[in-house]
Amino acid sequence: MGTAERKEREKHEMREMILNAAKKLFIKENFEHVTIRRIAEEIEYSPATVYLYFADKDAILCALQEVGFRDLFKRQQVLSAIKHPAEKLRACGKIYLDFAMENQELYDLMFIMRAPMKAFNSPADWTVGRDTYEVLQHIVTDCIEQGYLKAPSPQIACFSLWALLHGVVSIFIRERAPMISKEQQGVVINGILDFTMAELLDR
Amino acid sequence: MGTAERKEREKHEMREMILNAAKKLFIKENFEHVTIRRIAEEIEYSPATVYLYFADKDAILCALQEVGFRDLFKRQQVLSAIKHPAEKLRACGKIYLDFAMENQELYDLMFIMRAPMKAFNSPADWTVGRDTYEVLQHIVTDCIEQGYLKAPSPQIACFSLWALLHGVVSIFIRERAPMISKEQQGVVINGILDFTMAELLDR
DNA sequence: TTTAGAAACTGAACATCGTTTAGTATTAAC
DNA sequence: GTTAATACTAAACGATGTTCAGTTTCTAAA
Repeated sequence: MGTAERKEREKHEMREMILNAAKKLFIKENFEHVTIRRIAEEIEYSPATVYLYFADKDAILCALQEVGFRDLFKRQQVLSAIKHPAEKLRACGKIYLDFAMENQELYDLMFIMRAPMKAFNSPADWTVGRDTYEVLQHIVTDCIEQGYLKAPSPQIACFSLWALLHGVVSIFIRERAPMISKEQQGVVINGILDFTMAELLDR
Repeated sequence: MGTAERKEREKHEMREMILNAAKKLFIKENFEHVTIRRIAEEIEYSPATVYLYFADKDAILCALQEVGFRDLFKRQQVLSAIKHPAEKLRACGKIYLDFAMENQELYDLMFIMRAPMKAFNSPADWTVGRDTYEVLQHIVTDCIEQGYLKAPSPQIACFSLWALLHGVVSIFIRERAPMISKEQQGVVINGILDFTMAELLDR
């Protein structure tokens, strides 16, 4: 009989419901308003029920990170259509920047917030972004091998590039750029992408 | 009579006591353990007394930011001894990186945490880091004017450089680099500084 | 020196949070 | 139909930021 399978499916669906409710609250409210009680209200269950499907709040945020990384990884798939490594690198950066600015709350959860990381014993256990990072790594390596990029090591070049992109968007998301208005942010981001690519490539 | 002046001085001293207690808790405990009750306990007053000197917790964190920025600005003063713009730029980056990694909790408060920013109505009101940013701006401008750095505008170059440095340290501080162990962080930081300066300067 | 009023301070409470537990419904298997 | 497991929840716990009524301390004029 398929009752065990049904139970399994129902359990999975309930976890999805919780995650969707959390994501919904995340997007349309401030992060501080994403509480267990509000999530429970959203799915029309009691707060205690949430704890039957997730160990604690951090586990929910951690699971929501995965949703974000899957979304980013999906966006990266269009890169396979681009052949030229230098163009590919620029497009990869553009995808990252667009994702961050269009999903600021989710990006914050993925790359800035402390809470979801508490679900891990060691930082080394946080492998959820590995796939997306490897995409960048391959492109940078190709750029170096084909002579479009000069760097002491692919690792340093790759990490530097990521750090630059993350730096830009996290300064905006956490509102540390008073000299740049919200309206200017888009043109500054494009300017930085242009500047960086010009500096790095085709020398 | 000097009683009004004394009152003023005592008020100021009390604020300093509160800030020192907050800073102490910040350094030696996790941020989550920095509570009004713990601060009050530290200075041997009741929690309610704290609110006679600061509007709320965010105001305390905001004031603590200023302490951090003054510390960073003080470190930047040694730069005036360096004459060569390119060397000066590298030293400025090194100072920033060292400050961040040696005062991670304070850096977090200054550049990452949301809470202290709530004391402002608009992001444009956050001018506390202006002095330290202007130091970098002047150096970058000098580098461009004297031909050591090619950039479409000093603004873009300056912001890019800051974003890169902030990106690196914030990835480490918020534990988003599972591929790099704590022991490796120092060499990676130096590697990035080398790589960046080699790319940007002396072309 | 006395005393009224201001200033400094606090105990106790409020609302809210994440989380736990004891107990109640619902369901599944024999 | 009975029983055991499963799903669920009301109520509470401890901790948080914050407020307020009330007490103590101090100051300045009488």
